[in-house]
Amino acid sequence: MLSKRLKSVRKTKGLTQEELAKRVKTTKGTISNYENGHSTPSNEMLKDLADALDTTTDYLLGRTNKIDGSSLQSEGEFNDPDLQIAFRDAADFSEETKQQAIDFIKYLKEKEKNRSKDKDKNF
Amino acid sequence: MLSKRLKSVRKTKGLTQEELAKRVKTTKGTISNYENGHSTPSNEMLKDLADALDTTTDYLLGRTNKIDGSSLQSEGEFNDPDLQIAFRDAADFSEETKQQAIDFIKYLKEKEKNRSKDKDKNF
DNA sequence: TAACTAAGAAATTCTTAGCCC
DNA sequence: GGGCTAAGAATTTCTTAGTTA
Repeated sequence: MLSKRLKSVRKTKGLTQEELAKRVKTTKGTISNYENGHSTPSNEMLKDLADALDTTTDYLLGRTNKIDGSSLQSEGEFNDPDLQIAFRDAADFSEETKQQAIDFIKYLKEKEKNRSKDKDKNF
Repeated sequence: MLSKRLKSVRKTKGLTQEELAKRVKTTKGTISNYENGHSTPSNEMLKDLADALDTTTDYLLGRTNKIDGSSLQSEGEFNDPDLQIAFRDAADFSEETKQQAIDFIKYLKEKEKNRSKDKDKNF
């Protein structure tokens, strides 16, 4: 899966194996090995490849069909802005107060757990 | 990077190393090795981990700060790992419980403010 | 119970070089 | 130029078992 995607993305970008190799600091032989399934890149190399080809590791690994990486890499998108603000504040707390916040969250977590346990007792 | 994220996501989901190990068909020792940086998962394992933990390989590898569609965080803004974990936990709370967390942090914030105001006083 | 680590076995990758088209 | 592959060296992972908290 990775081999096919790596090859197709590279070709889409109009790169040769050697050009890609230079970008990720390896040799064309290694890139060829990846593309023919004779070996697989390390995690670090996987990231480098995704960077060099402007895609995502999830795409290269076949976990998603989205090629473009820009959406995944966008940062700072939070579902719950209030929660985000609260925790940014908490990050500035003194250690003592921070611990109080953490403890309270733990307490809430336990409460949530028991709540869902009552809903479905499947084990 | 992967080690830290793997650990925090696993804890967020309330799993032990052994439980996670079973999900991805390996042993707890191997999971421990990942989390302590003694080894790194193969690409196949990386996918399995992302599946088991309901996140992305890009997140586990540190290419993005988005955990997934639902819960999220921004590493780097929070130096405190425990606070990070608490934040992720809170993101999964029900709306009602989430609000309690937010309110409590607001309360702590007020307390902190007064505390620094009263620095001179003894108590 | 949960997590960490040492050590050796086992498996994999990387490099080099040569080959083909 | 562009890409493919063999073989061995080099590196890494995985497993087991014992240890720690």
